[in-house]
Amino acid sequence: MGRKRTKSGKIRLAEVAELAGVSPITASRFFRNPEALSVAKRTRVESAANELGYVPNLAARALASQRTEVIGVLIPSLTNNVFSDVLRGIYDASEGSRYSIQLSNTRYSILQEEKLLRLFLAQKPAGLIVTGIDQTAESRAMLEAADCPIVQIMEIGPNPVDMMIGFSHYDAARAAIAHLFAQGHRKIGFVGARMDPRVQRRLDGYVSAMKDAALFEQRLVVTTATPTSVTLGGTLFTDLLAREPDIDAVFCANDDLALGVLFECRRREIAVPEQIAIVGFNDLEFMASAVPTLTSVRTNRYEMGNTAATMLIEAIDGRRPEQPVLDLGFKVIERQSSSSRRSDDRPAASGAGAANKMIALPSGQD
Amino acid sequence: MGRKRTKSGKIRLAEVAELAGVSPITASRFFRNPEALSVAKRTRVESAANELGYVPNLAARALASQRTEVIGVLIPSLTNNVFSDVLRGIYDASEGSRYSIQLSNTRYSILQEEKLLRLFLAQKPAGLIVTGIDQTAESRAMLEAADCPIVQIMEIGPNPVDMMIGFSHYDAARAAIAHLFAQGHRKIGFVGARMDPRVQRRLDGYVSAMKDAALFEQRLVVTTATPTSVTLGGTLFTDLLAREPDIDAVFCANDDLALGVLFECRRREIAVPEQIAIVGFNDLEFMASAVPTLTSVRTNRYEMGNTAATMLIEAIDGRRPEQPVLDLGFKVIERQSSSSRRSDDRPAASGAGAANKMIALPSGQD
DNA sequence: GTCGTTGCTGGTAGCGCTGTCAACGTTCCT
DNA sequence: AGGAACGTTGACAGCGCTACCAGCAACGAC
Repeated sequence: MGRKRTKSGKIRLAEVAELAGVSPITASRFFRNPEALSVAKRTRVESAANELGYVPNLAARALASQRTEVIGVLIPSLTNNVFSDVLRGIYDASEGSRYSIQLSNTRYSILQEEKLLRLFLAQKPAGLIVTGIDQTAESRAMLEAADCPIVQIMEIGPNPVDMMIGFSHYDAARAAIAHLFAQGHRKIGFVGARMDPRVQRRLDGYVSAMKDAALFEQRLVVTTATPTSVTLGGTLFTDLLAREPDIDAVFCANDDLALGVLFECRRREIAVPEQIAIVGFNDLEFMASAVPTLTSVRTNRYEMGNTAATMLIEAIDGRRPEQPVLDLGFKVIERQSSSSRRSDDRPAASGAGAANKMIALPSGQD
Repeated sequence: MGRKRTKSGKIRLAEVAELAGVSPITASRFFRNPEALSVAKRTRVESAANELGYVPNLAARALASQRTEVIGVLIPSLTNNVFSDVLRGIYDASEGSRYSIQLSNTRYSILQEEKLLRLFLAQKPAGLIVTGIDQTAESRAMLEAADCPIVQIMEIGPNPVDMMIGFSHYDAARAAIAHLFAQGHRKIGFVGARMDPRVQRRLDGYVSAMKDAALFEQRLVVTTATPTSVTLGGTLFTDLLAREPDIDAVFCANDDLALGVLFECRRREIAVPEQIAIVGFNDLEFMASAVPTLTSVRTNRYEMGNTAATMLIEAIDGRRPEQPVLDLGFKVIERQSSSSRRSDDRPAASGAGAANKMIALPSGQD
């Protein structure tokens, strides 16, 4: 006998078509391009599909159409708060669309990234989101040869592969240092961990700002390749103090480190900001709640992920954005930890960070 | 002409087979069950595949074999640190296996979970990881009808659908309260946010422990459905203090809240632990670094995700675990914030949490 | 009335892989 | 030596869907 009904009783497109009294191909069209159908058939297919509870077989669709409805996402860390915000933005944007997210963790290794990219590309994804601009030459070549839209996220730079959304970490760091200068600080240390390309560019921004003011000294910089943590912030700060006991401010490459520095100051009974000012990076939620509240550079992480995925889906559907490179900028959120004129009224008992003074800057101008 | 080579120049299994001098089906077997091949053919196919850079077409494989190599993961949050650790464990375990992870965010909604479950199941996943034990009746029925292995994670309870891995949040909370009792605390407040089922069970554990000691009062409990944050910890603690100014300890349903409480104490110049002790939950990294270091209940999140995925893959491959329900337990990590006999030597300047006293308990005994 | 043009529909032929089963050669047993 | 048992291999026929192109009706232009 032919294939009247599959053994598992699964509803196929053919069953839907039969019930609707149309050919399978017409039923197929209903799901891909309903406008191409006459209104009569459209409603017939729709009700037939609902009645039977039809669910399309994605594997068959992918095989027949030679493309998948998968968006590949390559990020360097699953643990880092920064990426969980970006991810949430991506997932939120993908919801409701017909695309699904395939996530992979490069663990900050561009070799691993290259390997994963090769895997992804082999499955002909509908689109790709990759982190940063520091791919291997091989990865770069694969990306350029890929026949799907691609968004690079987290930072902006020259020569986008396709689309790009992020901000200038260099400018953001310079803005943070400029803020510290404005508060009268001069001997400003830098504390950084992991030292991935983006942290490196924050360091570059710090160095250039310090050099501009003729204040740079290599001894002010303490970094490590170790992954970041709050505890590490304390450790690195301890190293920094041992080298340069008379610093008057610390710029931390991220907020975890900043929190660690704050705790270490407390442990050592160093007054913040009176003796040492602290500035973090990313503006995680807790920064506004710490005592003293901690200055940080706010980055639009959720928006970055969300916009990247939205742009990508638009591009996949043939509507390329007018503006392929998007600078989401940053804001220096000035709080107590770096305020020279500390408010004389005691901090309110709750509702920390009552009135954050903001220094907003689109990257590219500082 | 036949199909000598596909237009895109893609390498198909047929090409590999041709180069290796075997039939396509033999080449296919090489990738699925190499042991079934003679050593000679095995090496021939292997080198042919390498030479051509063959990458299998997953869609075709899924269509022909009627099953996918996708593991569906349903978690309630992408942002919560707790889940990022679990996720990392899952992704790490999936790497190297031939299964890929398909992640979806239920946003703490069991209705959303039901919807996503329906979507997943329609694609015949190889396995499923779901969070918790509080599915809708409909979800439960779907899970039980699913013909793939399933692991419930994050907690353990009666009637597993299939496999289960987690710990007793109820027992963990009781252990935390027992610890506070042992330190001489009596008037212990509870602060909780989001109040998802697991937080609710921590509250239940707290209530039962307090009732056992005839110390329970409803006024000691402050909760909200709002998602958790450090700032919220301060707010809820403020509410608690307003109601019960003479509490001597706070048990926080998670570490973010605990940090918020700590900051609020600092703002109010309440000495921790002398005036008020603080205990958190999950033992995130920063707890050991805070000043004072913060007591917490350590949970094995990475291990939970990692073991769940490992067990699942084993089960998919036909090797069901001898023990389908796994209790990963917890440990009360006693630190300064709840220590009645505070160490008289000043805390070391760095390396916080030098010697954490641990109270380890497999859940189920307290 | 005839001829294009447009809009909608259907037939045919796979997409690349694997399940099933038959067939082959080899080894081992009696 | 004969036969069973095993290990290995290949032919065939789809999996459920869609690309491609042909066909057909309806309509307007001349």
